[in-house]
Parts: sequence; C-alpha cells; structure tokens
Amino acid sequence: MKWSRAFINTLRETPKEAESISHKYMLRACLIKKLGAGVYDLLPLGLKSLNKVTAIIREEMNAAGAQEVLLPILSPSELWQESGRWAKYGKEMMRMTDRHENSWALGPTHEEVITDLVRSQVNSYKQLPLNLYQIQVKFRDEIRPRFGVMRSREFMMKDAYSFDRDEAAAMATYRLMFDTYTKICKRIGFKFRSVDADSGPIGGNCSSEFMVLAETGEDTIIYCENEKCGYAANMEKAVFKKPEPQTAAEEPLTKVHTPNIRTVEELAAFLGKKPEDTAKTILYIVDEKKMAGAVMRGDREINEVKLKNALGASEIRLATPDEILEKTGAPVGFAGPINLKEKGIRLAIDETVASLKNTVTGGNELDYHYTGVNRGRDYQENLVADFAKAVKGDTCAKCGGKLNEQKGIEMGHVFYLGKKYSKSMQAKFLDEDGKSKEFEMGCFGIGVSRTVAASIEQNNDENGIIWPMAIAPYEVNVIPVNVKYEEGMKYAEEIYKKLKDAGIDVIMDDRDISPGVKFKDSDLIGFPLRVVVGEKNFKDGKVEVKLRREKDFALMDKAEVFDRVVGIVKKEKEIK
RNA sequence: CGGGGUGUAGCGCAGUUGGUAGCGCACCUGCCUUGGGAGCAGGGGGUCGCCAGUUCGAAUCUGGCCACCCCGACCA
Repeated sequence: MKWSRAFINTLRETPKEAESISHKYMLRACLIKKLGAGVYDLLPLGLKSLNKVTAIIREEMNAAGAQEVLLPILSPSELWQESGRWAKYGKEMMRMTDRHENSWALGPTHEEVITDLVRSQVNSYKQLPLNLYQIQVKFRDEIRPRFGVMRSREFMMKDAYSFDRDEAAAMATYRLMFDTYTKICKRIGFKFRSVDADSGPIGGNCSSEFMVLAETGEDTIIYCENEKCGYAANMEKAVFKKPEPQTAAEEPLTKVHTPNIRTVEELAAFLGKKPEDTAKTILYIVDEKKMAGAVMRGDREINEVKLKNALGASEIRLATPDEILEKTGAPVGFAGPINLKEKGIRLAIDETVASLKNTVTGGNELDYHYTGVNRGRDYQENLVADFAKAVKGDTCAKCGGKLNEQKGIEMGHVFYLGKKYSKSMQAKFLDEDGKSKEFEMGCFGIGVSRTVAASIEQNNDENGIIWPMAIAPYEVNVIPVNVKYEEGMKYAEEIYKKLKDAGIDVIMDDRDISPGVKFKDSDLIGFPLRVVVGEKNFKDGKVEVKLRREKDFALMDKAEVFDRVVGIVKKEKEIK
C-alpha cells in the first residue's frame, strides 16, 4: 500500500471523548471513528489489525477441531422465551419488533440459536463431539459504554459452543479450549494470566477468564505470589485462607449504649477494640422478595457475587434505609444477627465471622450494640459461607503463600455450561445405550474488538502504539525521506515491491511532506519495523532499519536490507 | 436511572452590556523546504445540537427536547 492512496488521517490532537490510552491512540491513529455512543466505524488500519486477530483465532480454533458457522444477528424472541432469558436478560438485550409485530433480539450472545441449530441437526452420539464457532458482531446495550471499543455496545466476538455426550467429554473439550486460548494469547503477544472466574447467570460451574494484564484494566485479579502454586482468580471468585477459630472463653452478652455510632471504625474506637474484633451486618434484598442479613467481620468487605451465589439468588441488592428500619426496627448502622432470624430475615454468616469469639454486633436498636456476642449461644444462622472479598496480603488458600492483586482486561472466557440450555430447550441425542440424553455444553468467547484495544493498552509509549508483529496493521513502513531524491526513491520502490512480493505486509510513505510528519505518523500508528531511506546514508550505500519498540536503529548495507527485514518479521511472529 | 459536565468548521478551542462568527491544526493553490508534526502567500469550509419563545435583532437571554462525556449503580 502506498501511503498517498491509503485511508489514513491521523490526528495531531486527541478528541476529548478519549479517556484510556488505547482509545486515544485508536482515534488519533485513525483505527476507529465514533458514530454514536459505544458504536464505532472500523477504519482500514483498525480492521487490518482486527483481521489479523481473527485469522489467528480461526487457525487455532480450526486446529482444535472446531468448525466455523455464521449465525444471524437477529434472533426470534421465541427462542429466548424457551430458555427463559427473554424475561431474564434485561435491558442489555436490544429488542425490536418487525412489521408483522414479531419480536426479535439483536443477539447479545448465541446459546439459544446454536442450541436450536444443533437440536435440529444432531441426533446421534456418533455426531459428537461437536464444536461450532462464529466470528461475528454482537450487540449489548451497555448502560455505559466506555474506553472506545474496550466496552462498546456493538463489538466483534468469537463465540464457540461445544456439544458433548457426557461430562467427562465436555471437560476434555473445556481443557482443549483452555489450551487453545493460551496459544492464541501467546501468538498475539499478550502478557496474560488465566484465572478462575465466576460463572455468572449463564450457569455452569467451571469457568476461566483470560486476562490481559494492564494497569487500566476494569477487572481485578487476585493471584498467589508463589509461582509454583499458580493460584489466580477473578476478584469475584477469589478465595483466601480463613483464620483458625478463636478459642477464648465466652464472655457474657452485654448490651452497650453507643450513641451516634454507626461505622465500624467509630465503634471499634469507642469500645477500644480493633475492627477485626467486630462483626457488621449488611441487609440485602434477595430477588426483590425477601430480606437477608449478611454478617461480615468488621474489617472486611463483602463480595456480592460470592454472597449472591451463597444465597442461591439470581439478584441481590442493598436494602434501602427505609426497608431496614421497617424490617429490623433499627436505623442503618445498628443491625445485628441477634434475633434477626426471628424477624423473618435469613441470616448468612461469613466464615471469618464464624471463627470469632466475643465479637461486637449491632443491637437492632437505635444507639445500641452488643459485646460478647457468640455464635450458637446468642444467635443461630441459616448458613455459614465464604463471601468475603479477598484482598492483597491475604493468605493463599491453596499453598499458604501471599496473595497479591493486579488489573486485567478480560479478553476471553471459557465456560463449562452443562445442560442448562440443552435442558430448557430440549436438545437431545440418542446415546450408544439407546437412551435419549441432553447435550453437555460448553461455551467459549473471545472479545475480538477488545483484544485489539487490549494489545494497545499493553504496548504503547508517549509517541503512540507499539504493535506486536502478529497483529500490526502493516508489518513494515518504508520511508523515503525525500521523495524528490530520485536514487533513494527508486530504491524505496524496489524494496517495497520486493517485500510485498515476499508476502510481507508493507506500506510505503510516499507522501511529499516533511520527514518529521512521516516519523511522527509512523510512531503513532506503531508499525513494528521501519525502513528509512535518507539521502546522506544512502549515498554511502546504507539504509536505516528500526524496530518501533527500540530506541536505536541499525544502519544496513542496502543490499542486505531485504533479507534482514524478512528475517526480523518472521522471527517476531514466532511464539515466544 | 442518580450526580456532574459539554454541544460553535474534520480535530482542539475562543467568542458578555444581544448587532449577523473567529483562532490553531487539518484541507486546497502557488513558491520554498526535505532526518522528528517546517516557512511564506493566497483560499475553501458553519442551518453556532434541535424546537419554541423574548427582541427591531439571539451563538449570546428564557423554556422544552436531543446528543455526547465523566463519576456511580449495572455488566452473559
């Protein structure tokens, strides 16, 4: 491609909408253009990079035996009603009505559609295992799209769905996909980590997220510093080692007047105790019906995802001050486990609280707390569970090492789904034993648009993007410094053509403009390799070859440039 | 949805007693220049987010609406 013909209009200034680094550079380098909130035009440079990502994904998915399909963007409401998600999915699913008054969804995901396809085509265990995937646009009407294509409403996604005859086979597929994702991440050049994840409302009980490590990531990863241990989990799922049960003699239960004291810090200071000696009781509304009390050690935060799972709820929210007053008889800040069950409130105790002796809790009465509170003697819970948020510095439950945290961007997610959809949608096959069975399913997604942004988030400097060779829009940028210098221009044309013929993805900046602009643009867009033909060096038979990520360039004899460049491109694309 | 903010040229912005719109970058033409977003000269480009109102007159004042951004809630 000759730059003078390319659709590239770089911006010197950053449009004010851009917040994150990748968003900024994607706009400035002319990869994307915003059309509306969370909706972007993908421009040639952006699309080229995205296509390289999808090519890698296709190769690896195909190598793993998956087969590509293309499902419609629209799906009929009937399918979603069958699975129950028409009602459950909420506003994130964009719905519309056609001229016949039929309802449709703009597909936010395709479990229903694929299950419908497979149940109509697959009747026998002989057709299994089956793994179908597509690379296609998804639409999710996000409440707040942000960071450009990192969290957009319309985005490219690779989603695969597997069908197996039993759980063992499904787990084998799961592991195969896990390995495939690992390969994909490596080929793209990511610094990444795979972590245990919460399955969420999609169901199933085995799931891993592939996290691209980046300061600006929206997700928090908890990981064990002991590399041999290797424990890593999404914050929502992370567990840690709980303290041993305390053994102190039980003190008498005492009601204490605690005027105007509502927070744990105030309470601990008032009583001369530490926050970890106290227990706070947070009231939740479960599935918009019943109230539940969650008791947490004073110094710890509640992990609402874990709590939701522990309660077996599909949705929880904090109770409002009015609801709390009405149900417990005390204003916010004075709730406690004693006599809470008697008020019809389900009581969940975190494991950290279960091990406490003589703790402090709210008195369920304005300005009163209890001290010397002991579980079993003073109150009885409905369940003990782990719903505490793990934090940096906690002890690893697996090896006893120290937990740390880092930020990441979720680029992919692998799920073991089980029979959630095959059951609700009656998707069955006939097994070897002549019995009709529901498929064991798995689902495996990669946010393709986001992958491009994540790579930029991980590879950049103050001048722009630093593409890894594998997904750079062009691998090499050939710059004749002065297009009017005929010898140099002639050489640039030659090397450009030779590289192109050799299958190198090359662009030549043939614009008749000042060299500064060419260098700035080259750095901004971030081509991994730059070949500069300048008059002074060329007269000595030398040409400059420079890697974007490195500061210094190499002066090469003009005759060896072709071989060297081809060699570098090839080497850079190898999996490290 | 709650809180905050912004809409003026492709991008960044200025525009107060209300008098019919400007700067930098980008773009076009010419000259000049050619190793880090050059220089000079000339030029094109605007329903000032939309609708209504006040006024002789509205980018500017009033009301309504819309879009977009940030924080939060939310996030298969």
